[in-house]
Amino acid sequence: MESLSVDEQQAASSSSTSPSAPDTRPTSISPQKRRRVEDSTNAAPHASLLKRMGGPSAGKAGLALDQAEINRRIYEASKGSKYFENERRNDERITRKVEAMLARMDERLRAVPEGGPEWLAIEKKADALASKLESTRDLSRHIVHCDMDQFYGAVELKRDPSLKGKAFGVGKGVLVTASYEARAYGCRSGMATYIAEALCPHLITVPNDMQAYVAASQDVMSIFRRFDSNLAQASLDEAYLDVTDHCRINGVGVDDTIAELRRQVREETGLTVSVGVAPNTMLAKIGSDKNKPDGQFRLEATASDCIDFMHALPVRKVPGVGRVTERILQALGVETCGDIWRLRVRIALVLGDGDLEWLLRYNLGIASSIVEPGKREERKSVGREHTFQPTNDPERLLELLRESADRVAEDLKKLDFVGKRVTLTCKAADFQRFTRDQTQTGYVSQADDIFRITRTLLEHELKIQPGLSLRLIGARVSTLKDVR
DNA sequence: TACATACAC
DNA sequence: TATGGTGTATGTA
Repeated sequence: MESLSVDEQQAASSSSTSPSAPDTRPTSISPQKRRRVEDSTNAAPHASLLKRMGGPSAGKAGLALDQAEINRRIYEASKGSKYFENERRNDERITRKVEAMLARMDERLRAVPEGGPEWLAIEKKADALASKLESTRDLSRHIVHCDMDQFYGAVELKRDPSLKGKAFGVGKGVLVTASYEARAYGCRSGMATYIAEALCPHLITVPNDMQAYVAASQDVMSIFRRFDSNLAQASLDEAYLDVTDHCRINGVGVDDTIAELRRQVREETGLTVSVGVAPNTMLAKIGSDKNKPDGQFRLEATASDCIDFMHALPVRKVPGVGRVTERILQALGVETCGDIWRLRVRIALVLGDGDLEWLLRYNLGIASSIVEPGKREERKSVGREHTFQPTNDPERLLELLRESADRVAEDLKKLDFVGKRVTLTCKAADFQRFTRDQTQTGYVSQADDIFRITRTLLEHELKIQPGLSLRLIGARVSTLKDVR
């Protein structure tokens, strides 16, 4: 199909918006509606906190049990802890931010009445921006996102087949992954182990073994490289590939190519991978989730398929949209990527042109089609941090800082980098984080230098906040120079 | 430049 | 009893 012009999309959008469906109407906010928005905002702290306590990954995936019930149980199990109090503070801060934004929206909407000349001018500008974005759309590549299925868990299953079919999690204080059986109970990566056990009393936990995951990752990546030697590894268990050339050279269709890739991974490693194929990295990444686990999904390479694919997609599913952005967009009335088009003038008014641009990209399904490995020279920083039993003993804190400084120096040496900026990272016993940094006149890389600088920063903090108790400390070096 | 926040995995 | 570590990008003053 020909690429859909923005005007055509606009027409499609307004025709699908029935005037008798008030909830989907574009919108000046009537007094009644306004009150409803405020009420839901005032009611929000509790609701949003409940949801927040579900953890950052709870919103990304669907669930077997009722998520509201799970959130309630997490909330009950967490209540009263220092971590919980910190989450509550953060949630309140975001609530205030959203309220301020809604007030700004009210003000702007009064100043720029819907359908007035100024409104229409903004609409015209937004449409021009969409046309410009549309003209950059690249449909010529088969971009692939490979995502290993419950990767750490799958490696553990290989080691101990008796875990098969059981609810288990990997990790000590915090789960780094949960088996599909455990996920059905609401257990998630990033969740405190004791919360996961409260949700799933028969949960089995196994310690994590990074060495094994790195080794398994190397095996899998070397199989991926047969299909694109220039792949971009995104993490231990994810990679982007451009298989356009591979398909052309071998005269094989892309679906068969991906089926073959998956077969090789399964046969050679015993692990399964889910794959998305699309014209760009964003669509491929979203696609790899569609037929998970052990499945593949391909999006047709036409503009209208890309736009249709995004239309009903909740914005939260877009990579880069997390819990906070989700709340901001929700307050504006944006739940799905399709809503972005309908609300583009409001978005421009309240969030500005910069934010409108990336949101229009989501709406249109436009993103980069370039896949290349991360380059050494793009490295920005090297750091180490660790958590311990909270203490306010200065001697002990300096000891712990020394460990971080030593490890950073070790890594810098291994990687052949030196850096100009040295950062001290702290997390207080109440979970509030802060950083202090100092740019040096020359480059540093030695443990003694990193320790001396961060130590001065820490001692200063201890002086101005007497009795400060910390639960985490770390050091980081940035503004790097490659000395390889 | 210094610091905080948001996000991914 | 009890909630991780590493890195990037971006906004603000």
